Amino acid sequence: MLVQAKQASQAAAAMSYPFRADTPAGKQRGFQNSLDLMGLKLPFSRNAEIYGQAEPAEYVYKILSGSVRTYKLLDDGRRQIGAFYLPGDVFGIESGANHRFSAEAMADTVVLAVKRATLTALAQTDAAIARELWQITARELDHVHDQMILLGRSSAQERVASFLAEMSERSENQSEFVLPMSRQDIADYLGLTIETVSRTFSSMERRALIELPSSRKVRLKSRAALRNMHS
Amino acid sequence: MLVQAKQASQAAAAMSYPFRADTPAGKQRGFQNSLDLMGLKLPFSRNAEIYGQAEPAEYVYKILSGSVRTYKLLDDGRRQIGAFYLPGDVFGIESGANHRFSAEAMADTVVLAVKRATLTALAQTDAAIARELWQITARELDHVHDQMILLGRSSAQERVASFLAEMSERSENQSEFVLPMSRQDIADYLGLTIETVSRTFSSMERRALIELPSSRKVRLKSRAALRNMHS
DNA sequence: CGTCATTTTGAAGACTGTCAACGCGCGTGG
DNA sequence: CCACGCGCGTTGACAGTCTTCAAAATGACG
Repeated sequence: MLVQAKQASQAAAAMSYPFRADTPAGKQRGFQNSLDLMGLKLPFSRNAEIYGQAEPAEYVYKILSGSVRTYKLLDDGRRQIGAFYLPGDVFGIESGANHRFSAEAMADTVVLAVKRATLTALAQTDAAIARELWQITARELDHVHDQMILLGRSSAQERVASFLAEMSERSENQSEFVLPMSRQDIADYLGLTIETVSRTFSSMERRALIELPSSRKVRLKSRAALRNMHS
Repeated sequence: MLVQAKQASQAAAAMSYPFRADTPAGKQRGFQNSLDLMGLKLPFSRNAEIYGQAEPAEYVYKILSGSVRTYKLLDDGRRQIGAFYLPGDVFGIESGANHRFSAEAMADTVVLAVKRATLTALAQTDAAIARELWQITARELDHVHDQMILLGRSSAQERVASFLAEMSERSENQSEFVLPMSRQDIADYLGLTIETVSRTFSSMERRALIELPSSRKVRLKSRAALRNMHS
């Protein structure tokens, strides 16, 4: 069941992170132009559920401010995060009837929610919309494909380096940015434990690859060196 | 560059494995019906490259007989297999210009190759085709999403159990089937080493979960027990 | 200034990887 | 027809990376 009703009435002091909307995962301006006006603005507070795994996929979402994680849970509590979404990113698109992941706000977040039925109806007559829907799914697929090498064939160092590179590319200031997610989120994204993530950050700081003015703020001292650490 | 020309002239004694076409990844009958006639039959011999990573995606393929693996390589030789494709499955669809994986025949294989341009042109006017293309990509995404938990959060036992369950579901005889891929392929699919895969198979056989009449032939003795081992 | 969540650090252990040798099946050639 | 060679798979011993369990440190907030 959607939790929006509960959230919609909350006054959310949406906290926005300085990430660009035109990131690889966020280049959906055509989509934006044609559909922004149809959406419903919904606020979610930190850690609120936007939708749950296996729920009917009624809406497609676009982040206006804040950030979102999608994830799957195993019975014993193990969690795999599928992706992090930042302002401008679209998420929640499914071609099947139900969501395959759960989605939660990582910070107070405002999303634009568009009825899925509206989109599929439009796609019936407008090939551009149809292509747009396909493109968004294909972009997700590309990203997840990259993530597969990370999860299947990379060391902890490589995973963290790759993660930092990704966040760097998605942020306005490529060499200094604030992470919207916790260490636990990063660990569950990279298939590591929180301790290993923390140790790897510390190790990189000792080797002067990065600086950590605070646990959430990262300064990259050598982006070239970072890049050499993954793939 | 496509290697088809080289392959097309080969007389390929296409070896077909007893897998159903209507597997989760292969339910593309609408697609089949509308497009089968447009395709070009191409034979590839065992281990032949069908296309390479980063090559322009000129064709979309459908397997008539045989089997195919797609994969990415790292500079140092590490390999991650993205998927295995069996008769009836469609692969090679990209929304971008280039392939993101390489594709190789695992056995002598015959595919139906359809010009990508033809499809996208059709999709311009036919919403059903457009939806079909989207669906195929979305199904791939679903599969890869499941693979993420496997690679990020599962033990070797769980990975192999999950793999066997998947192959079982895709085969005609759910409790006895022939694997079209080598141990190395399985390892690179599951993010393990060949030794760990082999040891896990042996361990499962000792515990009477499976029988291995030959290294490629698997007989599941307790599908329920297998299912309990993953997720 | 105290409390609680989060992060970091430490020590020990487990699982998987690495390196190495052996076995098996099969095709080729003597 | 049998021996040999080769690719592939299995098994063993050991090592290493990451996890687990535990405790201390840091930081946000009332």
